Amino acid sequence: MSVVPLDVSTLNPRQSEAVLHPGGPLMIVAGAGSGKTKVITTRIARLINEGCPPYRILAVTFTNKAAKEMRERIEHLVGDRAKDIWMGTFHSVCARLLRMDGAAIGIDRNFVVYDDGDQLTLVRDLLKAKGMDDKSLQPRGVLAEISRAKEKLMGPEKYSENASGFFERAVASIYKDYQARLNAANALDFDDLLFKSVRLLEQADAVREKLQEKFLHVLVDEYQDVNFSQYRLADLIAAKHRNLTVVGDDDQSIYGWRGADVGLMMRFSIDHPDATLITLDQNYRSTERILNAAHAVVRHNRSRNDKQLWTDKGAGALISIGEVGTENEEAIVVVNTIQREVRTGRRNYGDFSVLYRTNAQSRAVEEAFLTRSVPHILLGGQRFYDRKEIKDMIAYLRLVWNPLDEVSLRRIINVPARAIGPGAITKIEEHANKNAISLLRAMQDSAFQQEFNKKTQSGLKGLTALIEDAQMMVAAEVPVTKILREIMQRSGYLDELRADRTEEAQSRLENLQELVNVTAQFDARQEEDKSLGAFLEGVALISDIDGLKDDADGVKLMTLHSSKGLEFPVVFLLGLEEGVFPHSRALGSDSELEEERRLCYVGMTRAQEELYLTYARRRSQYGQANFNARSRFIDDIPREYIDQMVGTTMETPPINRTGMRLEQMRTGEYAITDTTSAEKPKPSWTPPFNVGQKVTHKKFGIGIVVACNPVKGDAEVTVAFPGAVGIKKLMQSFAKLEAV
DNA sequence: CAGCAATCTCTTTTT
DNA sequence: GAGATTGCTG
Repeated sequence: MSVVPLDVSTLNPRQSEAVLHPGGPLMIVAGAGSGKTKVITTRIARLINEGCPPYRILAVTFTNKAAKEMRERIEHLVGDRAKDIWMGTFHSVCARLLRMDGAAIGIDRNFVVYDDGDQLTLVRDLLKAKGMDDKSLQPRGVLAEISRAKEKLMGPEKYSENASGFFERAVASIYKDYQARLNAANALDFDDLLFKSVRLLEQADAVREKLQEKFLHVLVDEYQDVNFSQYRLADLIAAKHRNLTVVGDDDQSIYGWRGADVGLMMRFSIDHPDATLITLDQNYRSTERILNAAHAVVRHNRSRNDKQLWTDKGAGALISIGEVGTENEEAIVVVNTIQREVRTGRRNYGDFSVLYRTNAQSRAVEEAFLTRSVPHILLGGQRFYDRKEIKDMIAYLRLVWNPLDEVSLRRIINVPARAIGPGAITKIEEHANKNAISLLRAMQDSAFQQEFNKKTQSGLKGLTALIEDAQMMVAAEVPVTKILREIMQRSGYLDELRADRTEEAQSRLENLQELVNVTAQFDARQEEDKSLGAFLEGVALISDIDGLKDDADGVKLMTLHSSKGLEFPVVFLLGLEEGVFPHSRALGSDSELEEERRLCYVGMTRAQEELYLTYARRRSQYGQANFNARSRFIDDIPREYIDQMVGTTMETPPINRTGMRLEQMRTGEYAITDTTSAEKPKPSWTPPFNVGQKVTHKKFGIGIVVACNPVKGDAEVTVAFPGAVGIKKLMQSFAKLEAV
């Protein structure tokens, strides 16, 4: 394989400084579009060219897709040697470490990874079993708390010691049992992958020394989105050679809700006083106007080190802003704009992307795209592996691989229906507990099987025999596809779907066929490990952004979060409304509002040449009409950068957030043809409060109005209160809210 | 126990 | 508005 000689002449001085940095801790603050991937890949190539063996380099990225791209780019520079670099997400790297050396802290190498659906099922189960099915203990909330504890490297015991108050005590008790259930099931959740890896390095001296010796260079991308356990892990692995390179941008920190802590970026320089700091502030992606507008938005954040990017791309086009009536009109404006540009030959479909705050917003756009035949690629929303039928099949496979996996067993024990109902399950549980055996073992006990009625007996026998046969196939190293086919057939899953002649069943069958294609591809891989375990791990750690092909000629639809790291010639940013973006959940908290603002910055800086921002006066949320004021982010953009979008109305001067008048609902000079929804005349109704206004409630105190809606002669006011109270929907006649 | 209808609830973002 | 969950009937 021919190797291109390393060429640093195309790099700017700061970039080449980062590439050539000899060793020791290095922090690269890389603004949006500043060529950071180029810097990382060139740096790694340089290290390899200078004699560092590829397998002694560890590079951690945020998504598998980023890792794959990076590997390919390095391959161009150094050839096949790139294959041996340890490269992947924190989670995939950890899974690999734990399979390799986890035994040192008692982790079975065949562990399965529980995704958040599995986690949720488990927590729900525990809550029910403990009779704690209270409103105050929502499974999601409990799980988030456990996750936060794990991110801070707090095990159940440590958490329990520090727990105070009703909620924390309850969580402490669930956390303990939750972890016990994971252990019993030979399963790790996402957070465990990190947590246990840190424990492995801390507690197993031999393993730590081996790994610290092994990795000469450690590089971490997207460092602003690292949580404490990830921070600790990177530090531990790099402790010996101290060649730790971290790359991040504090303005693009958007995963605070997942435990990421930008503060750790500051801490890096404290923990590594000798660290070199390099800032990349030349942007190679966007025009001046886009850059300046994005900066104008993010500049409002108080906790932020100011950094203004510059570009030599020139001013570029104005930023288009459009006010529309509803989300359907919004979608139509997008379609019209795209089709006009494509028709005139100025753009291809692949040049466009449509970004939004929440997945639910994609629907209106997708519908419009479908009816108007706009080719598009939707990512996110329901992931392929989150579909019911896929999860069911994966559950079968996981159970076959790991017979202790209780969550999976419970999922499919009666799917398709085989006469094992709630009563039978309770009986099986009791038998399992009494004899200290797993649920599956209990079901296999033929003497015990006699205690059930005929139908249930044959159900039990059928399922256990199927699992046993499949296990033998695994032992015989039969390809995954064949095992999957056997299960789909013999479980009766296929027959049940085929008998159901609905469109839904049809689509489920197609999805299952797609799953078979996935396993077939897996079986055909050239790589080493083709075991069922390896397949299942890939499934657990994959995200759908990983599969995005950027060169496909279709409009890309995704959430703002998914768009991080990507770029597009033209970007539409939808739903710039208070309560949508910024999201209603963020309105009550300054730090969350700052994160929303950064998210807006991320979205805007995805655009290379053109940026469109839209907001709707009326939007259906939770199947109900809401009148949201337009987003504060729009008002942060200097007027001289703004152009009104063709085909929309826009109030001039801008309506302020406190004034929202229904008479603004005129269609404007450009008629918008909305074929999807017939516009109904609006009731003449004046909301008692304006969105964003502060109000006080007798019991809850001061809160911020998120939305007002008419409800037959009364007003339903949604208010965000700080702290544990959260979002409340209140009837004005009853709650007697008062403006502050 | 299975199947269906009514009811309820929750929707931020994802490895 | 969709999904999951609960409740009722066969």
